[in-house]
Amino acid sequence: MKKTSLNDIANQLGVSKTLVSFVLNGKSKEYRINEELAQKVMALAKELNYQPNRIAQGLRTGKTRTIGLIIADIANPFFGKLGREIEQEAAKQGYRVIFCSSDEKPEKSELQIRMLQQSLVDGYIISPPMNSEEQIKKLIKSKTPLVLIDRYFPQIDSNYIVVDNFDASYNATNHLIAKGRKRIALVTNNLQLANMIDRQEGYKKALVDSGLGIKEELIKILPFSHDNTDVAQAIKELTLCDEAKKADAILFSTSKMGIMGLECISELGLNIPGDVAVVSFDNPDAYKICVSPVTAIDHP
Amino acid sequence: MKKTSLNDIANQLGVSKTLVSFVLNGKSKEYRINEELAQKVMALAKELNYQPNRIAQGLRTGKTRTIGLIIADIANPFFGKLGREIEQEAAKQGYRVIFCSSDEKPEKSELQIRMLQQSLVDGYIISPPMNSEEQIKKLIKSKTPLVLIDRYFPQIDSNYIVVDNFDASYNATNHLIAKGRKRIALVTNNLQLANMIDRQEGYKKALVDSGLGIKEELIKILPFSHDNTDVAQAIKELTLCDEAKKADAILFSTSKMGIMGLECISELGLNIPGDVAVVSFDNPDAYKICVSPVTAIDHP
DNA sequence: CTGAAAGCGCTTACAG
DNA sequence: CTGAAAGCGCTTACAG
Repeated sequence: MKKTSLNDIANQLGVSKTLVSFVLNGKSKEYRINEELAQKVMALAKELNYQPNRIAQGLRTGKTRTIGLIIADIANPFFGKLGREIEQEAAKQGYRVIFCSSDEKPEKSELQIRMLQQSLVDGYIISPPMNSEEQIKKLIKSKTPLVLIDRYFPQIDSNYIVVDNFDASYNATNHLIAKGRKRIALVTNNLQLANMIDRQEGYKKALVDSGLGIKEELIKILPFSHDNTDVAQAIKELTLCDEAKKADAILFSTSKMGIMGLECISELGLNIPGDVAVVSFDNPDAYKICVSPVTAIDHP
Repeated sequence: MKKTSLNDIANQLGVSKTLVSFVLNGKSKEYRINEELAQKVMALAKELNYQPNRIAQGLRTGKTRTIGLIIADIANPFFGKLGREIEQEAAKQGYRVIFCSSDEKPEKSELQIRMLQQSLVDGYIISPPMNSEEQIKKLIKSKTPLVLIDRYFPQIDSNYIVVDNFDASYNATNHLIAKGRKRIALVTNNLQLANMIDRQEGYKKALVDSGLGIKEELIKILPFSHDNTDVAQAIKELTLCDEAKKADAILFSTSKMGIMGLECISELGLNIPGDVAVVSFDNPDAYKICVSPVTAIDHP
């Protein structure tokens, strides 16, 4: 019950595997293969349930029709959706995708890049963690197609796809302002990623433009973490205090923080949006203020 | 700037690639390679940043150190977490994983299985959609290692990993009963999957055992869908009716339905758990009544 | 202790 | 129109 190979077909038909290869790759016309012969080859291939060995193909051609995806965490619904779209589009083009979660750790992404290089992926889609500039630069030098997603390094010249974080954040903040909110807080993390910074800047710009002004006590910059104690603490500071210093709206810069935040808010028995309005970036199950733009990525 | 191969190293050192291969695969001892020579090989390999070509290796050995994962939808947080764990464990063992979302469609999973076969994956982890029994049987016949996850087919003899859905559901229902709930509803989907059925049965058993009895009007079996209209409808039926017929608790059989349900409930302005208690299966951001058991899956 | 050689399953010039 | 042959980069009996 071995898998059938090109050779098996060639032998059984008494022709060369060259010919079989041509036929099965749809080059019958190009090489003017005898119509009848071609039919026979196709028939037998079907009968034997021939499946080309992609590994052998890959070795020979240097193309594996595989793309490597490195994101922060596939368990994060934002990246889950992203991964889904990428996988789907890739499948449509006949590509496979190997998923890697870097957990925002540059050590991890470095290993993963190496692993993907060994696997001879045809291209990369990467949401780079902080401090991975060097890895990315190296990768670009290696000439393998690469697109950065959701993040980018301003100082590196590469393809990238991001939402306009500045704009999205600016708009979201303005939205809250338009609703009459006066004390709009920002809860974000301390990752020095261009997209996070843009989100922060958009928020500030909206406050300044509207004349509300930036209030430092309303900006909570928390260490990146999987754990919600910091968020809980921040929420308490923003809501359990003098009436005059309370936040009446909170903008979360990531869906993860948004989810944690919502939990905390409801634990505190606060009403949304009565006590405090909430807007979060890329929250998959609630507001969607920004939609991830995923497009056809990569065909050689 | 080509990638360096075994041959490059061998040539530069004036030795055979056989020897280089032995050294680099840690078989120096086994073949009693000259210690000094071995050192030189290793040094040069490092200097040239040698990366073994896994594709060539794969072709030669028939092992790709790759596993194929087919799940319903990677964007679903439950599967996201699962995928994450699998990826992580696989990486630890030096394996790559190719992700596929079948979207519960057997046509899709069939294509995906074929694709993975062509890629010569070493093993499969599959959460099979309905009506994919045949595909699974075929796969088992092909002798490639396979483990079913989250679902299984009672009539097929295979490895599988599932939570004890019956038990989990039974316990969850009892939990609600213990809290004094009398009219506990079940919102589930119509997928004829063993795990869904088990969840339903567990629920019923608990009701019967406690003497509350099964009330058909409290069981809502909805068509599987990405869309929340059916759930919304069901919620309304369960909550907006005569006091005597209202549900005072709802058990959702999937986290997706649970999330939709929570949205609907809050839209209706109902209070949880005041008006209605809610328990949901594998809800990643709220109650966790069952934890997915993921263990080391597969080393050859 | 080390090397020459075969072969994994393909593709693709080259020749006729 | 079709086939013999080389080669992708590795591993692994086999020989010495």
